[in-house]
Amino acid sequence: MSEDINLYFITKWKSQFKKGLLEYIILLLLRSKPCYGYELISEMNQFTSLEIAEGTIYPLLNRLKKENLVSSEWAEMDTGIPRKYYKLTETGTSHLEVMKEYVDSLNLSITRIKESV
Amino acid sequence: MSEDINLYFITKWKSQFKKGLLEYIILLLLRSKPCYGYELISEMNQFTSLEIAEGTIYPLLNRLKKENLVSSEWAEMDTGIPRKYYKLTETGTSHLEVMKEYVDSLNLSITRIKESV
DNA sequence: AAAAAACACCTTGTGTTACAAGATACTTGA
DNA sequence: TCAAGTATCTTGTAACACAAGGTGTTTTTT
Repeated sequence: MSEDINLYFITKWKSQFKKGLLEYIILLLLRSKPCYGYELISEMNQFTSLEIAEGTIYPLLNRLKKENLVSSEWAEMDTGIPRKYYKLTETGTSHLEVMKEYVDSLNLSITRIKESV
Repeated sequence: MSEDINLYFITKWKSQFKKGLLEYIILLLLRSKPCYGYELISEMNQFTSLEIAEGTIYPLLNRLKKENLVSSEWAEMDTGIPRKYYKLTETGTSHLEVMKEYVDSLNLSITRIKESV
């Protein structure tokens, strides 16, 4: 309960912790419906305690697209700025399945460690 | 169920996924008892599906020490090579608590996303 | 007794990623 | 009119996991 928390350390750690995790969560979000980048940022804020910067999401989506896990399509809006919608490909779905198993098994391990104390 | 999994992608992702996570798990492991580096590697292999390289753990432990989350002490063995034992400090304990809350809340969020599909 | 494997520590260089900070451009509301 | 919101993108930086290398000791195998 001491209050000597090094916020700089925590901030740095949180940033590191997101690496890989964001990729997983984005794919999970896209499983339910196609989304555009800006939308994913607000979904993220709504569903999780995670914040994701714009400078993070757009390169991330490009990586996923280059790896063929998602596909994208421009959507002209009646009004407003055009949106680039991303959706999960079949490849993305099967990769997500592998990732899900990995995450689930890790969660089990961590639970076991926490209980072993 | 397709078998067109890009193992290179998965390997890369797993490596990224460990960032921050390893720090958390190491602190979790040290909560139960002091450990030396080489021991933590085998505990990791035993308790989790994670592999942690030597080139990862030693710099990691040094970072934790520099941040004052752990302290270290050389232990001369009756037989065998001297070991450097690490143990959680009070600062480490309170930081671990903050990290635990973050991880737990993220887990809840992910569960919610998975269920919302 | 010699060789190999395991124990136990460490460092350097590389690749990947999150993010701050910036840019662009359209739309809405004060 | 002018700020704030929507929506995209890029560049440069800091941090970390890991391969690959190193040192030296102890134990096991041949």
